[in-house]
Amino acid sequence: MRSVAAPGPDSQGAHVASDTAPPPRADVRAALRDCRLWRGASDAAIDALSASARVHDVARGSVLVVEGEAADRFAVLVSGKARVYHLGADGRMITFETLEAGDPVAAVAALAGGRYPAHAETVTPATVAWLTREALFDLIAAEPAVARDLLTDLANRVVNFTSVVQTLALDVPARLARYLFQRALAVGSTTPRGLEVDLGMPKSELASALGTVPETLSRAFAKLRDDGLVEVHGRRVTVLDVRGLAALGSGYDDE
Amino acid sequence: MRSVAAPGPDSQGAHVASDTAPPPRADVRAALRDCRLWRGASDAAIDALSASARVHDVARGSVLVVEGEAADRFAVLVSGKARVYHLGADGRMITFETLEAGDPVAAVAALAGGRYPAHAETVTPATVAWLTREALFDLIAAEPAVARDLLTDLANRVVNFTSVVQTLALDVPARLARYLFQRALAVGSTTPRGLEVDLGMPKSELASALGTVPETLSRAFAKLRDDGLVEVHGRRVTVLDVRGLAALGSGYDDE
DNA sequence: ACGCCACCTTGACGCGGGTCAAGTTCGGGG
DNA sequence: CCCCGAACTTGACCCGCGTCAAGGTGGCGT
Repeated sequence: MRSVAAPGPDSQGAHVASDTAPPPRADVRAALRDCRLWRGASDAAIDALSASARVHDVARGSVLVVEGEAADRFAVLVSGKARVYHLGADGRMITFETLEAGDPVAAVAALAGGRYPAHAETVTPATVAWLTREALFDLIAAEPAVARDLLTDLANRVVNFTSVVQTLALDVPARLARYLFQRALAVGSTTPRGLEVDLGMPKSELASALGTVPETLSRAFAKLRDDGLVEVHGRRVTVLDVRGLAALGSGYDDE
Repeated sequence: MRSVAAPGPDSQGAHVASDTAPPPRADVRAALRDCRLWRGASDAAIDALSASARVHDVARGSVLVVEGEAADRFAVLVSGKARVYHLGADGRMITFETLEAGDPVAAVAALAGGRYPAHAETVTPATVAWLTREALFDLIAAEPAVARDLLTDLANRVVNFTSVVQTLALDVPARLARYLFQRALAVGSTTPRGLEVDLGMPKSELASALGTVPETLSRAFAKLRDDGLVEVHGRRVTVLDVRGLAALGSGYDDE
């Protein structure tokens, strides 16, 4: 079952609605309340954040932050999806992160206070709540418990990043295997033939997330298929050999 | 086989100076005082940390933390140097970080609380002060201002990591150019011929830090030399064309 | 002085994977 | 029912770089 939360690219009906008007929006408040950066914050603090937020409804493909610009604000995704990425000199794109409702955008950069280290743009129509870094600092000052939430989030990010760097040292089939293994654990559904997973994105996008291009990803899928590890049907994949997948993704090379 | 330097339950310690009896060592206290993780901590808090620290003098090549083990403690380097690295399936080593006196070891992992995401070992004889993650949490609880120091350090780490990932997308000459450029700004001394930089480590180690092998690094140096950007004399490098170096390191390709 | 050894350099070769260029499949609209 | 375009696949080709194998080069102890 596909969860199409937002309409396709042909939707020009709903966006660019409330830009200047600041009536407290329930969806904004809910998104801020759910944000993991300040899980321990009081409701009053969330209300204050909501009041200071500047909410924008934007179309698919809108640029949220530009790499290199001064990081004086950040955002929380109220609805829609976004992508954090970097463009190499040759124009190739590396996707760092895919963000969903409730996720913070560029919050680390705002904390660090330098410049945005990457680009961010929406990949669906989205609602975005902008906050200033001062608002974040005020929140920390008002409620020191929030600092703990931020610390755990940042520490986890650092750990994840080391894992990303390690993964980049593997070849593409191994990276794909690792991804499929993790995703199978997260959203896999049991079937008589094996674990079935939905990729949740077009393969071209997955290729970018794995740091490669569609052609090579396609060959990697073919290799996993030939090795009897998976079956591929469009963007649904049936995992036939979970432990074989895990072994390949962990960097073994036995065959 | 290497010696394990982490303090286990049975740490008898050939070179253990003060393990059970804690006569306050001045060097330990100074190192903890200088540690950027808690710059804002009071002297009293530092004294408390020093008292709870388990100090070990270890030989070169001692393993400090092992990737995958439970991250229940961390350390501060009192003297010497250490390396944080990962071993790929084929045994290739990627160096994440090179640590010096006053730097924390595995503190992020201790904060995150899962498992160590990488190995760490000394590259010189070193003195290491071990602390428990509880001690860190106690410090944060006692002095909330410390949380701010931790936040900025962690946020900067995340930003650095995105830069590392971006750099890995460049080819080796570009990575080397970027490294030389940064190092020239940091420790370069002006000479009539150009900026002179000391690499500060053997080239084989630099190769690992740049995510490659000595042979390829050597070719990269040859390319920069042939392009007239630098002159190489052992581990001292004279930068002849700073802006050319910066352009190459930023990912341009004009020549 | 000699030789040893660690470090670096250079050449030859193979493999992974990015790029260019055709197909192929699938879904939606006329 | 057919056409068209987007997404995916497959093949051919080339380049960067890791590996293996020889040489330098310089420091240091006997």
